[in-house]
Amino acid sequence: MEKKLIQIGELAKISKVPIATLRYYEKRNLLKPTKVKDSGYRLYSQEAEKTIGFVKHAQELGFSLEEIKQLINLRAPSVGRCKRVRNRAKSKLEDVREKIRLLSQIEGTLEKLIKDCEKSKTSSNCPIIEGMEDIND
Amino acid sequence: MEKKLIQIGELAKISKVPIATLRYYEKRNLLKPTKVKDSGYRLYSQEAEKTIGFVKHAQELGFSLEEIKQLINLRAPSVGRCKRVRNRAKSKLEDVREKIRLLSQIEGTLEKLIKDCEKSKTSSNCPIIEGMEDIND
DNA sequence: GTTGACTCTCAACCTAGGTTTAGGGTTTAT
DNA sequence: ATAAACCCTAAACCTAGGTTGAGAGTCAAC
Repeated sequence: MEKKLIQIGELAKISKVPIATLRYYEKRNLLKPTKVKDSGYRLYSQEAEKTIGFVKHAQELGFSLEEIKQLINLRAPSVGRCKRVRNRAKSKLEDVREKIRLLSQIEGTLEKLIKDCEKSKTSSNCPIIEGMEDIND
Repeated sequence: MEKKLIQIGELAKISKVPIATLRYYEKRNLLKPTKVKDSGYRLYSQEAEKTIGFVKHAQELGFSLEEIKQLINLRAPSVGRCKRVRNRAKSKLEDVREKIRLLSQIEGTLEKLIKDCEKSKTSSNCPIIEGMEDIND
């Protein structure tokens, strides 16, 4: 049971996120320090780095901090009572799959674009959007 | 050859985006009207709706307007000269694949979470982030 | 017991991506 | 030729997601 707690500055360094941002995440209820000293100093477990990594990645995938908070809170909700959690998880799963679907469409279009450019170097017809027509609901 | 041009208001209605946003996209070089009357009135082809749909979807996928502009401009660059375009497309393709990889990871975690909740309804161990540990580079 | 590197709160500020407002032309139908 | 419904520009304003700064406390080392 390694339980070494670290200060905010070290967490900031290892997770490559400014200290102010960590405090901001706390205000937004995304990341709570494991412990707070009487002095007010925040102490975090190493785990915190994973949460931060998750937040950063999820942002790149177009989730808002609010959505990310909900994703995080799917874990450790009111113990037991999984039903509500399951429904929220299912709904999020839909969102995620839709994103994957859209990205796959873009992936396909980019692949085609690259191949077309490769064979006919003079091609001025690289229809990136046209290839994405069927993206829309 | 249907070439019916439409006014900004109609485009706004069919694409479900406020007029002001369309003008804003124009300023950001994401969407140019097909034609501009002497009065200053913008006229768009029906195609414009697809571009807007693409922009909106790409935003949900975490692309900035700047990145989206680049994606759009992969089409119709300096005619011929595909080499630079191809390289940019390849780079974007990497980005897209990385996003898909991350989303698939989240998808898997959510699936597992749902399954676990389904079998043991008392389970208080729904590790959404733990399951995403290996997401990080 | 003071110096230096840390930490705290609170408030002001910043950028992206819009939205709203003010003041004024244009088009169509009557 | 005038009303109703469009459209224009320019500029101020707004929200999310931070970032920066001021002023002050804390902690380890000397």
